[in-house]
Amino acid sequence: MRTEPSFDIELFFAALADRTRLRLLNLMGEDEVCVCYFVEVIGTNQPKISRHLAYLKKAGLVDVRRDWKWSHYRITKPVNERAAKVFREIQEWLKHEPEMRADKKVMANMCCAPASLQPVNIQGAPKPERVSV
Amino acid sequence: MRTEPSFDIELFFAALADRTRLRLLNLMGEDEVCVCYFVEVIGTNQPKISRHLAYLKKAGLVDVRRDWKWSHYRITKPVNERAAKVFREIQEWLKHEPEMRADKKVMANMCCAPASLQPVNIQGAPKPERVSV
DNA sequence: TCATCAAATACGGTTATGCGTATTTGATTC
DNA sequence: GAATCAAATACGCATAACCGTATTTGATGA
Repeated sequence: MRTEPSFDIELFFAALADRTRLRLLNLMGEDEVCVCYFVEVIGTNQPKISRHLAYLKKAGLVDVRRDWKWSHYRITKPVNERAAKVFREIQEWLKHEPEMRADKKVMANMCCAPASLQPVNIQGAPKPERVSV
Repeated sequence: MRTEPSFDIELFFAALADRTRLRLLNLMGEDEVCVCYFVEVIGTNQPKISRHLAYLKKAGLVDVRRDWKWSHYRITKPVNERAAKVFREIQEWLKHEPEMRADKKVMANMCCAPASLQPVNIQGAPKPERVSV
């Protein structure tokens, strides 16, 4: 027999009910992104980003990989099959929102800029692999 | 040119981040449902239901029609096209959750029972048109 | 061992959410 | 006009969310 793994629906939607977290999810897209990029693109302090990422993690939407000084976050498929389908649709939706597109563009520009023009905090930091806008 | 009507994404997800509200949405399904049924099926006090319905209304997910003593709520398609698509998927998702199915069954039984066996507060109240489980 | 650095957590304060109880609204009927 | 009845709102309280600032963590290299 097939049993759905347990999944907190309320927590899932609560995780999506915040603009900063939506922006973080959108910035990740299919990629792994370093925390320091989030801080620069969202344009806020580092603890705020860290807290929101922790929230997303608690809700089972992202995973983290630590590598030397840096933490890299990426989206994970929700364990619940129907939640996963809904989540994919939400990602598509976000991609088309103006603010989200603008964020992607800012991150792409930041990545591709020469180090001398990059914010101090991302100089030397590992870049996201794909930076498509 | 085509412009998307304004839509509060955060409010949309916040409205979904509560079990009572999810249960209300599921009970409505495609139908119009009287408030007094919600009170009985959810099994709580009337003001609580009323407040949650008001929240859903504020988020643009339901509309209300007043008829004599009774208020009837029904789901409305979100004005944002992508939100509407996501929302349809969510409705499908809910239909398959055990608690949601149980609620539907309780409501169906309540509707079809002889008046003498119905809770006092729904005796004489207008029934939902379709009570499919 | 000590300094460094990105990321995480602690702290304190403000605002929002959810709840039960009590009251008000508003349309109807006697 | 007073009573009725479903639904909505007001009130007071407890808890959770979010924020900025300050501090701690934990791995690294001097």
